[in-house]
Formats: sequence, structure tokens, C-alpha cells
Amino acid sequence: MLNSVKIGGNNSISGTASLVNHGLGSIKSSILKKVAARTILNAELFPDLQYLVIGSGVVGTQHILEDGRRSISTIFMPGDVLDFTRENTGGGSLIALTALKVHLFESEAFERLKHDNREIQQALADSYHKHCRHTALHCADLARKSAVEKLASFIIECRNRQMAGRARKISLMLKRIDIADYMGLRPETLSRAFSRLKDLELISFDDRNHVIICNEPALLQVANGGNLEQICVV
Amino acid sequence: MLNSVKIGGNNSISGTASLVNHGLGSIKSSILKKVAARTILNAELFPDLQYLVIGSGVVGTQHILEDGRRSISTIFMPGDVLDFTRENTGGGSLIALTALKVHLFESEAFERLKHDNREIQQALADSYHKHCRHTALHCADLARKSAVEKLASFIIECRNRQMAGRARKISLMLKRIDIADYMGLRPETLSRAFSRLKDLELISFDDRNHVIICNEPALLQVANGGNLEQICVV
DNA sequence: CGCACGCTTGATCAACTTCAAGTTTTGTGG
DNA sequence: CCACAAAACTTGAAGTTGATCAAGCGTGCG
Repeated sequence: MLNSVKIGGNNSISGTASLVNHGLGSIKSSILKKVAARTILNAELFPDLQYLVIGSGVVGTQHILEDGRRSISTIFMPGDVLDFTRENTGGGSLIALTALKVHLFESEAFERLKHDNREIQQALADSYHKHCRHTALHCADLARKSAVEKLASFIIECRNRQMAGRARKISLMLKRIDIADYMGLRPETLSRAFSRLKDLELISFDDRNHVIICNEPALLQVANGGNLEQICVV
Repeated sequence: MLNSVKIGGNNSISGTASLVNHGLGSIKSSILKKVAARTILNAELFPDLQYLVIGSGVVGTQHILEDGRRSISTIFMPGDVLDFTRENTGGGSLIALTALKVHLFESEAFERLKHDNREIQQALADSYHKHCRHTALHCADLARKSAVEKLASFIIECRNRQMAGRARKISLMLKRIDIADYMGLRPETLSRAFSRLKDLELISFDDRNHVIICNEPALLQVANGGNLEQICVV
């Protein structure tokens, strides 16, 4: 499956069609850095930075309204690429939602390489398109779904993006407040949604940050707006 | 401002940094087609289609939940590019929200051209990034804003994307039901939000589909989550 | 130990949805 | 061009959902 040197070596990205696997791994100029949770990722933090590939951890695009309301419009997971050559955030700022390990690629060397290397261009394009898909789905989640449906959808998104395949144990990765801000809910409401899914035996908890999917077909149906009463005869 | 042949000739896209202005205009193989409102745009409709540039009208990415709830995750306006070479919709389908005039670009000739022409690659990349920015902003709109804030935000988005500059008269382009589905509201709630903005004299109506921005600073503040009571001393 | 932080639970309240008319606009055939 | 029907939009009243406010419970750490 893998066809080039892998950077980072975090097994959460193995098997993916990530940028790393396409060509960036062969770049010698990559720098590995650790970033503390809650750090804002911007040009000042990483001078000369053009592209950043996440090795481990999660980054979010955070938006703050005038009165302090916070939302997270998109999240980036291991293997995802952040492109600092353009403003893609729509006015939001990139923030480390967990501690990170990131691979940095410096400007000039990378730009030359990208110019010549069709595989890298392709890998970057793939990454953009994947991001577009995720974001479109996320809009659909936010627009018309109930709290429980949003949470079911989030758990499914986590599983899909962690490349967990059909694994039943899913890492939530984020704190409750960040999941809430991502799904457009308040933490209290999110907590009640967790309880609801647990009571209906669609999920159970391994620990606070790891859920076990107990009834996947039902969870998928709930995520897609199916009728809870019909799905869970309790 | 324009630096190449323009296709379509719709003045709503003049002055933009759209794909058309960058390089696609020089492609001779483009086909102009009219599309009726409510048509689903897919591979069956346009065999061999790779890229589509909107000349006039609006396209939306539509998602339907199991019980029929509908949402529109993203919209495309004149000058925007639809890329049919990949699935970017996150499971949604592209639908003409108004009657359209579109410019189609056929597969093989275009692929060759793109391969050789750096300007076209750049123009496509620009288009993707613009789309990403709009979608991120839209997520922030959906997540935590009230109905009135969402509507204010939609009006501002319309103005910005229509390249209306600081024009006060804005075309809403969409029907109420589509605006509602885009902003995650029911048409009744949207209607009440329109009344609210009108009563507060932030907007007035030219006709049903054209609003006049009466107090732009206030409208911007409302769109960004400012306190209505403080902004509008009524 | 005790404080801080993150999460959960309970009660109340506001906002949005739903349901049910009305009203205006649009489109069509005579 | 008008009449009429259908579609689109608005308005009102009642019902739900999620937000807010307030308190309580663990867990980790100085």
C-alpha cells in the first residue's frame, strides 16, 4: 500500500492515501516539531513555513464571534496537510486542539520540488479535495441535525478519518468543549447526547476519551437522520 | 483588470479573479449550455464533462436525510468552477438552484491543456481555495449563530460573492426555501428574520428578491454576532 | 488536603420548529 | 390581457429542543 518513505512513522496514518505516502516523504528538508496544545499556528510561529503535515494530534480552525461565542469550522487529523501559502480559513485561526507532532516543509526548496514533481502536486490536490469533502459533510451535519444525530455523525467521522476501518473502539481525540464547538453545541448538550447514545446502547465508554461502537448499523442510521424511536426499540 | 478572452460575457463575472479570466477563456472547446432550475448536475447529464464554469445562475450542493430533511452545504455562483473529476460533495448532489448558463469543458482536450498550462492549474487551485474559504465561513455561520445573524451573514456573503463591491442593492438570487436550507433554518424562521432586519431598518426590500442594505456597519456587526439591542437603538 | 479543571446533571427559559391559516406572486390557458 | 390555479411567501399560536444558569462530582496535581 505504501509506496514511499513515510515521515513521522505514526501508525495512525499508515494505509492512508495521505500526502506523506505520495511524495512528501522523500523530501529531506522536513523538520519535525512538537507543538503544545492550544497553540495558535500562524506565520509568526513558523517563519518561512509553507506546508505542514500533521504527524499526530488534531488541529482546528477556530472562529470567535464578537460576544465570545466560539466555533470550530474544520479539523485536521494525522496525515492532513495545512497549506500556509494561502488564507483558507475564512477568517478563522488554526489552533492545536491537542499536543501535536508536525512535519514542516520550508519555502524555497519545497516550492522548487513541487514545481517539478507531479506526484507532489497530485498529493496536495488530493489533500484539498479530501478536506472539501469533509467540510461539505460537516455543513450538512451542522445545518439540520439534532444533538444526538450530530454526535453520532461525529463519532462516525472520527472512525472514518482515523482510518480505523471497522474497528469498534474509537478515540475521540478532542475534549468535550472542542467537540461541542465543532458540532455547534454547548458542552452540556453534548454530554446529554453522549448519555442518550449510551442509554440506547449504541455506544459504550472505554474511558472518557474512547467510545466503543456497540451497534454500528443503528449508529449510522442515527447519524443519517433516521428516527431514533424506530431504530432503537427500547 | 481582465487579461484574457472572457467566455460567457456575463458582466456579473467581470472584474473577478475567476478561472475564466485566468486562462480558460482561451480554450476553444468550451460549450455553452442552458440548464433549467432544479436540474441535478451529474455525469449522466453531461457525458465526458470534466469542468464546468458557471456563467449565470446558482448551483448548490444538496444533502437529503433519511426522513427528508434537506440542507444545502455549499453554493456556487457565476465565475465559480465545478470539478467533476472528483467527488467533492461529501455525498451530496449538485443541483441548479436557478436557471443556469454554464460553460462546459470536455475531457481530453482540457486535460492536455491543463497539463501544459501553468496558468490554468493556478486558476483551478485558486478556485478550490476560494471555495474552501467560503465553506469554512459557512460552517462558522451554521454552528452558533441565531436566525437573524445567519440571515445578515447570508446577505453579506451574497454581496461579497456577487462582486457587488459596496453596492447597496443586493440580489438574493435564491428562493426562500433554498436560503433557508443553506442557512439551516425553516422558511418560516427565515421569513421572520427578514421581517426583523426590515423592522430594525438594517435592510429594505426593492422586490422580494432584492434587498437594499440600509445600515451596512450595523448589518456587518449583526452578522459577526454583535448584540442586536446595542447595535439598533430602536 | 484542597484547589482547579473538566465533565455531568437538574431546572428553567428562549429560540426555533411545527402546524395551520392567510396573502401575495407567478405561471398558464383561454 | 385577464382569470384562475398553483406555488411561494408570510403570519400566528402551540410545542420542542437546546441554551443557560446553577450546582455537584470526579480526577489530577501542587
